[in-house]
Formats: sequence, C-alpha cells, structure tokens
Amino acid sequence: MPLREGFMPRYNPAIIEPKWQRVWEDNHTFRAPDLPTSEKLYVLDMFPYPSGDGLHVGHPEGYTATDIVCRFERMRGKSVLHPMGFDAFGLPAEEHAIKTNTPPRASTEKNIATFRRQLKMLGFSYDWDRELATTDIEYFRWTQWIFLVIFDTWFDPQQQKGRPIADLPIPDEVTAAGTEAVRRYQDQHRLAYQADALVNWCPALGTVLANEEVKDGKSERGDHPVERLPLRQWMLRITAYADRLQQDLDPLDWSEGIKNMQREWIGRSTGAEVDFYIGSQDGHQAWQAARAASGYPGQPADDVLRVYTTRPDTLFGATYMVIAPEHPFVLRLTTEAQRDAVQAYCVRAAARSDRDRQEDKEKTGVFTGSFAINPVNGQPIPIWIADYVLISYGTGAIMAVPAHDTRDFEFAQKFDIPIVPVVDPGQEATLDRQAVLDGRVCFAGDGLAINSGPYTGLTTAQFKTRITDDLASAGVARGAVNYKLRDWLFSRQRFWGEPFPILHELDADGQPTGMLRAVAPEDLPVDLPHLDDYRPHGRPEPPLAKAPDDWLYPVIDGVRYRRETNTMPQWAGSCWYYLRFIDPKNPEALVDPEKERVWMPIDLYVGGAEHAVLHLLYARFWHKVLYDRGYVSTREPFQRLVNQGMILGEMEYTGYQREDGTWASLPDVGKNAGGTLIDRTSGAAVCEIKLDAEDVEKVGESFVLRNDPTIRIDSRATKMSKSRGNVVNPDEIVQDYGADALRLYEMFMGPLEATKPWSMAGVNGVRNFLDRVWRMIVDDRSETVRLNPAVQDVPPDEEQNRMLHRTIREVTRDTATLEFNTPIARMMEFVNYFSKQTVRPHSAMERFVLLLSPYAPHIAEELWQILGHASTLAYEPWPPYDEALTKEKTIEVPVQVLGKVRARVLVAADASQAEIEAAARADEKVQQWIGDKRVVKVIVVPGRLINFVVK
RNA sequence: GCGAGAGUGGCGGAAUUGGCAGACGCGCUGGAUUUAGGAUCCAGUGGGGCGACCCGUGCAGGUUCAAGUCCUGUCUCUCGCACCA
Repeated sequence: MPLREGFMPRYNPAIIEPKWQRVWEDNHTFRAPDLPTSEKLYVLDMFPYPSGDGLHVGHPEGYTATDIVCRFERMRGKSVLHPMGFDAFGLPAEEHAIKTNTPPRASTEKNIATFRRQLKMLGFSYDWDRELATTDIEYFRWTQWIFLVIFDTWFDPQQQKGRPIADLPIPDEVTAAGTEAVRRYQDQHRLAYQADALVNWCPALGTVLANEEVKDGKSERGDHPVERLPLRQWMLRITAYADRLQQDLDPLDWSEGIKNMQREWIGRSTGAEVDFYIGSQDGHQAWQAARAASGYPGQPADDVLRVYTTRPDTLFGATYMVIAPEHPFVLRLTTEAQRDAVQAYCVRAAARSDRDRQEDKEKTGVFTGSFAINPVNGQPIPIWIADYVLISYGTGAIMAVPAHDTRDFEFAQKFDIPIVPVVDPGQEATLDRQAVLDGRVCFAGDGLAINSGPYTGLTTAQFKTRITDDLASAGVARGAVNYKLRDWLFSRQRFWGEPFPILHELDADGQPTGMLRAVAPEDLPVDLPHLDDYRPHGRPEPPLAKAPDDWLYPVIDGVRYRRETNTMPQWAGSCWYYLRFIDPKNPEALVDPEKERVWMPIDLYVGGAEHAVLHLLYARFWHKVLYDRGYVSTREPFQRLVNQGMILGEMEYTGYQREDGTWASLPDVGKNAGGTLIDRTSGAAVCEIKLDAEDVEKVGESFVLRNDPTIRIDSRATKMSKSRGNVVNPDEIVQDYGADALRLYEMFMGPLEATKPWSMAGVNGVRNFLDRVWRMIVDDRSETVRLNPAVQDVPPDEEQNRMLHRTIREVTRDTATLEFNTPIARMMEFVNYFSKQTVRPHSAMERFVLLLSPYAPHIAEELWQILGHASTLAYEPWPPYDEALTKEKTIEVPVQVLGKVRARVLVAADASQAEIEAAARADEKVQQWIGDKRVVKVIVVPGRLINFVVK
C-alpha cells in the first residue's frame, strides 16, 4: 500500500474525507444514467434556500437520511437519481443582498458557493452534473414557459380538467360583442388571471404576500405587520383544483398528519346556498312565485341576501342574519336611524388588522335596521353587521342559528337576540340536554329536528337532504360546496424573482388598453434588466418599473407594450424543479417525456414540516396543470413524503432570580401582560439564569437547585437561534470530528421524524466509535498503514458468523425502513464484539465495511482500500445474510410463574413445547415457586418463554 | 377552543409489534495503563433492601396467563389550525 509521507496510520478524517470527495467528484461516481438501467429510484431532498448563514445542522439530517438510502439502494442494484440544487430567487436571498449591499445575483452566487462547498464537505452522493438553481437563466426560462401554460389553460368543471384556452366555449352574446370582448372573456377564465383584490401588503418587506404566507396577521418571514390593501395582482386559480388536490392525497404515502394539514388548508365543506328575501314586505309572495317559476339564479338579484350554510337543517332556528362589514349591501340595508352607528362600526372594522380582530375574542356588531324573510317560515329576522363574518368566505353573509352555532350563540347572548333550539341532542352523558332545549346552552352536533314544522323528527342528515331538495325546487336554494383555500396570489413587488412573460398593450397615448399579450415561447427567457437600484422603496410599485425603456416598452408588429413589472413569488421555481432534475440541460423542453415517464414519480421526498402546506400544495397544483396539459405522466409528483424532525439546541437548565439575588421557584414564575418574566407571588420581575448540570439535580418529576431543593428550575431544549446563541455550525463539527461523525451522530440521535436536542458529547461518542472501527481493521501502532494483525484470511467461526449475519440482517432491515439509529447501534455491537476477537476474519471485516458505507462513506472507502480493493465500494453488492447462521443451538428460556420471571432454563433452540415444559418443571427454583399449588395452565411460546399459571 | 404527535434511567433513545423493560451511545463510579492529543483497556451503573426479594415505562382504572405496547378516563409537553358559517 503506497503511503503519503506524514500520513499516520491513525484515523484522520481531515485527510481521508477530502481525499474521497475528490475521488467521487473526479470519477463522477454518482452520475445517474439518463434512463434507468435497472429498477429506478428517485430520491429527492427539499430544495434549500442558500441563505447567507450557510448550512444549519438541520439540513444534513434529512440529507444524510436520503444519502444513506441512495448509497444503500445503489449497492442493492437500483438505478438511483439523487440530485441537488438551489432555490435561489426570493426574499431571503434578496434581503441578504440588500443587507450586504451586493447585487442579488452576486450575493446569491456567493451563497450558493458556500452551500455547495458545505454539501460536498459532507460527502453526499449527489449527481452534481445535474445541479441547478432557480436563478439560472436557462432554468427560469422554463419556469416562465410553464407560467404560459397555466396562462393558456382554463378549468373545465364538467371534465374537472385544465384545457387549452382555445377550447373555452364562448357564449354567443360575447362572440357578438367582438374579438376584444372574446379576449376579455378568455382572460377572465384563465388559470392565471389578474384581479383587483384586497391583498396582504407588507411594508417592511415591500411586497404583497399570499394568504399562506401570513400568520397571525404578520408575515411568516420576518414577522412584520401586514396591511390589507386593494391592488391589481396576478392570481392562480388553485381553487379550481381544490377537489383534486384533496382527493388525490388519499393514495399517497405521506404521514396522516401532513395529509390532514393539507385537507384542513383546502377546507372543503358541503352545504347549501340559500336566498333570503330582503325586498318590500308586500312583494314577498310575488318573489316566491317568480322564483318557483324561474328556479335558482346563478347570480342573486338585489332583492335577496344570499348565504352559505352547512346546516340547512337549522333554518327554522335562524333568528337573525349577519353580513360582513365589507359586504356590498351594507349601505342599502342600513336604515336612516342606524346610519351613524353602522358607519362608525365599518370604519373601525376596516382599520383593525386581522390580528386585532383575532385578539379581541368578544363579539362586536351593529344592527342595520333592516329585516329579511326566512324562506322556511316567512318570519322576518333582523340583519346585523359583524366582523365575525368574513367577506372572503362563502357569500360574506350568514344566517345565524344561535342555538346550534357557538359564534352565533355568543353574539345572540351579547345582543339579546332570541335563541330557538331546533335540534334535540338526545340523551348524551356529556351534555345538559334540558339546557339545550331551553336555549341556555349551545349544541352544534347532530340530532333530531324539533320546532321545524313538517321536518320535525328527522335526523340531521335526512333533514339536510330533504330541505335542500325542497328549497331547490322552490328556487330559493341549491346545494353548494365551499373551500377555505383561496386563489393563490402570485405576484410580488420585488426585483429578485422571475419576470412574468406578459405584455400589456398600450394605446396611442401610452395608456394600457387592458389587453394582454403572452411573450412567444421562442422569445423566452425574459431576463431581468439591469437596475442601478433594486431595493424596494416601501410603495406597492414594483422596482422593475424603473427598468430602462428598451426593456420595459417592447414594440411588436407596430404595437407598443409595457412589460409586466411584478415578479413571481419564490415558490414558482420550487414548483417544478424535480422535473428539471430529470433532464437538466434539455434546450427543447422542460423535460424529455420519455425520461419523465420512467423516472417519475419521486419515490422518496424528505424535508422539514415547514413546507407541509405551502410548497407541497403549490407544487402539486402546478403538477396537475402540467398533467392535464399532457406534459407529465403522473397525477402526483411526490409518492412518498417523510418529514424530518427539528434539531433543537443543547439541553439547558434555567433558574429564575429576583433582583435581590434570591431564587424564584419555577411554578411561581409567569409572564405579565407585557410578556416579561415575573414572580407571580410578588409581581416583581425575575431574570433567567443559565445553570450548569452540576448545579441541579432531579427530584421526583422535576429538577431543583442542588443547593436549595425547594427551588424548582426549568430544564428544556429550545429551537436553535442566533439570539439564544445555541446554533451549531456544521463547519465546526466537520473540522473537530469529521463529516462521517456528523452524519453518524445525526442519524444516531433518534428517529428521523422526531424532534430531538443536540448534544456535543453525543458527537464525541460516535467519533469514538469510528476510532474503534478504524483500530479494529487498521494497525494504528505501525509506522505505515497496514491491516491490524488480527485481521486474517480465515473463515469466521460459528459465533463470529452469528454476529456477522445478525448484524447484516438487522442493518439491512432497519435501513430499508428508514430507521437509521438502530443499525448504528447494531454496528457498534459488532465492533465491540470483534475488537475483542484476536482473530478477525478478513471477509467479515469486508462485509462490515460495506454495511457501514452508506452511513460513514469516507472511512468505509478508506478501509475498503486498506482491505485490498482498488476501486470504490459504491457499487459493490450489498452483503446478503444467511438466516440459518444467525441461529443459536441452545437458547435460554425465561420461566414465568404467574407472569413473573422466576428462573431460566437452557434448551435446544428447536425444543418442542413439551421439552421446554419438562425442562422448566425440572428446575429447582420453578418447583419452589409452584410449591404445592395446582398448575392450572401452561403457556409456552416456543423460543420466547414459558409461563405457569398456578392456583 | 379544534386537530395531530409524544410522555420509558441523570441524558439521547431501544424493545422482533401483546412475551425477559432499559439494547446502543453519553454521563457517572471503581480499577489497569498512559510513549496526551480527541486516549485506551477492564468491571459496574433504573430505584429500594444486608438478603431471599420488592417496586418500576406521566397518572388512575380495565382486559389478559402475560401490558411500555390493547381499552376507558385523566394530566403534561410539542407542533399545526384558529371566528371558514
């Protein structure tokens, strides 16, 4: 074995890790074939954002897991596609660029370089030849191309399918109105459309945000305040796909938790739309007759208030109605006497942010002065305005049934509105039935109808069907479906995103005509122009509006246009990157259909749960549009999804000290209204004091101060954050312990999907394991690298074989099921055992190294070489095991008497039940425990245990 | 409030899915050796009791020959949603 000078035969990851990384890179060891040559496996990590901070220890957790799967399956003969790239457009990169005052492209490329270096440093087996970034011009050319497909698509509700806009049926009256009218009609039906809507404007970020990007009235990124502002924006009609997005979840191999989150986000509900007459009192009968003749109109006229309800069975209990403060009928319904009060209320509601509305749990509202007629009984009921009804859901108006809806109940109690029970809950133990029947308690469940005229006595389900049918034939209602999901607000007022490939037609005076023109596919990409100043200015006018005229105002066929100056949101690029990885360099198509058909769908997709809703929903939507339009072959992109758990900082012990230096015990510590920590007994402020493990001890359930056990302290691990100073940097771990140790530790911490705290001591533990692996095989006392003399070319003995084959069996089984912590434990047992063996068969060492290689590939490659192999082990066949060799000849069987282990007996591994029982009965201790009691029953589980039941 | 997940030694976690609780690692204790660099090796380590034994998987019940695992109730923690009619 040739040696580099100065290379000591001690395990030194600082030398061997870069060495093997270079070998893999130079030989393109992990290059995936264009088309699979055997059973295919597409394993994907969620796209990282290359932030300026570099990799976090959370990243390598999922990446190591997928890397293990890929290396394992390559050795098992599969054709593996395992690419990596960067989601580089969007706010984080742009914010970083602004902070460091560099052009976004320059700082993005620098950040990508950092990420790439760190990823390569960890030895992941990506096919780097497929690397891409969403900011690559040749990539976003296809992002824009897909946008044009979406723009060119309308959703056919009959076929439940996206179809070319050219196939959209045009009503005769529109055709008659001319080509411009037809174009407008088409524009209204595209999946990508413009709308003037109330949007979430975030001044601090200088852009609007999608509903999904706003949490508790603040921006999900950065936690900045968000305002409601009317703006013209691009929207994607994701709601058209709501049903399919929900239904197609069922067969996916995702955790039920994530599926449920998506289902809840889509929020499908079924019920009915009902029209309540609000015209003049004497016109009611005429209206009823007209409706009975005409049927239920698609658009309601001004003489009705249309509501959506999931409980049409409670119509007889509707004692008032509520419209949202933004409802278009507010002015019309407000009587002179109520005008001032209504106006004051609506002004106040408009000024309050969503956050304020949520924090104020108390119901508020104001009476309009008007009444509507309840269609089931002709009773007039008052119409109120209240902000607990949302303009953006359903019709923006409700019928209120206080007896059977908790929100309506609270409101009715506060404003003294009658509560009429119409559902009898029956005899339920958990509920005061009489209180419900008296209208003192709200019951929102199903039951039997009461006080409901001819419907009295029906079950809730029967009632719903009957009344919906009856009201439909009377022309005043119809069955309806609603979703919480809203259309996707798709434009951003930022520089660092994909430009829309859309032109706005201008007239002779340079004013927009309202006509749109898509950029021709052959003219893509639309690149970003150079700007001297790309920073947002806090106004909702996109920075691209400052682009040079030759970019901003193209002239085509003599017509002058203005480019769309909004850019796409960050999610755009990550909606389809998994397709481009299949064919990253294709200049003709986003992906070659033949390659797409064989590689898709993704067999394993791993990432954090923070993308449970946004990315996964958006990407599924795009995929379905591409599917409908024939560009992809699968209904869903991500067949199997696994969410890695969060890695927390190290366990911390925290005590609370008053200003005078005395300790406050944990149960006494709370927060005041302002959020500062206080001693609840005195109200005085306390501060957190970090404690060392030596200063605390556990007493019963809780930790206390060692010096003063009456003081309880807090012990917990928290999210890693810069402000807490508990962030672990992967660079430092690799430098101090090596990449293999980092990978191994992250897998050894616990189950992949669990949240778990970091521990530096634990890293050291797996590093010690790697040292022991090295010494098991390499002679570290020699001056040159050579095999440990104990490693000899002899066959394993029976016991060694048992250890070897059991290790193979269990590492194989658990790796295949994505349990990575237990295989490491098994390999540790293997090393503990063989390190004590004075003869270590060469063949056993080889097979062990192969088992270790997916987990710790660098040391494995090095040991493989030292064991005498010239080429990489990456494609060596995974070692098989022989079940027969894992078995022992004799086994120890625990003997229970009345379920408690009282003795153990040695029997042959294949002993019969009778033989085990005989051996157990012969045991002196067992006889003692049975004594003169009667043996009622004997349970023998062959190979496991025997239990005597005595009386 | 609603939904999901989880509670096992000082710590991270195992437990072939109803069959010997605590594998493996960290930490700790004792010993050997030390030509120190992430030392190594040996022994021990859930609690109690001198002992035979007893008690132990958040808590309280239940099913079973047998329960960390199944059922009922309850508490705590984490995550997600939160006026969606």
